Amino acid sequence: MPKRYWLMKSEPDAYSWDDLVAEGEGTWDGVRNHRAANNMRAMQVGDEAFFYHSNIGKEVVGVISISVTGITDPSDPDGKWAAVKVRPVRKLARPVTLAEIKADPALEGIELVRLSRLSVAELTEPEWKHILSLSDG
DNA sequence: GCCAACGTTGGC
DNA sequence: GCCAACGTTGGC
Repeated sequence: MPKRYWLMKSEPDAYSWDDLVAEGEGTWDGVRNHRAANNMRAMQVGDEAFFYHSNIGKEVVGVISISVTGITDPSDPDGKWAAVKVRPVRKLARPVTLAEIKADPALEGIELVRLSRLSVAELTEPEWKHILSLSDG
């Protein structure tokens, strides 16, 4: 299974990049959308994801890697929803804003924009590399 | 099984 | 603060 690429949203008020770095490893729980949950179920250990700050910032701030897959959401009393654990890899040299992503023809059709309410989205490899290039120059 | 009402998310 | 998109709920 080749590596896949994801984008995971969090409101920094609730859980920010700095919170994850402080923890070292974080459980990505509280997802209550089937499409987002299915994306988490499809994740493999070692897949990489962008950490995106929604609402405040509206920008991709860092790269994380999936460290544990296939766990049930500890915040779900019924134990039906999926969760994963993630670790920070590196902060981006420069955050990439939603406005930049929307304005870039190379990122037309990206799930982040097309399905704006999806909290766990998949990126194609070209989309992933393009966003990295926007940050790193 | 349809659809209106309502709640939530997230951008503006 | 508003609104669009989308999911869920409940009446019929």
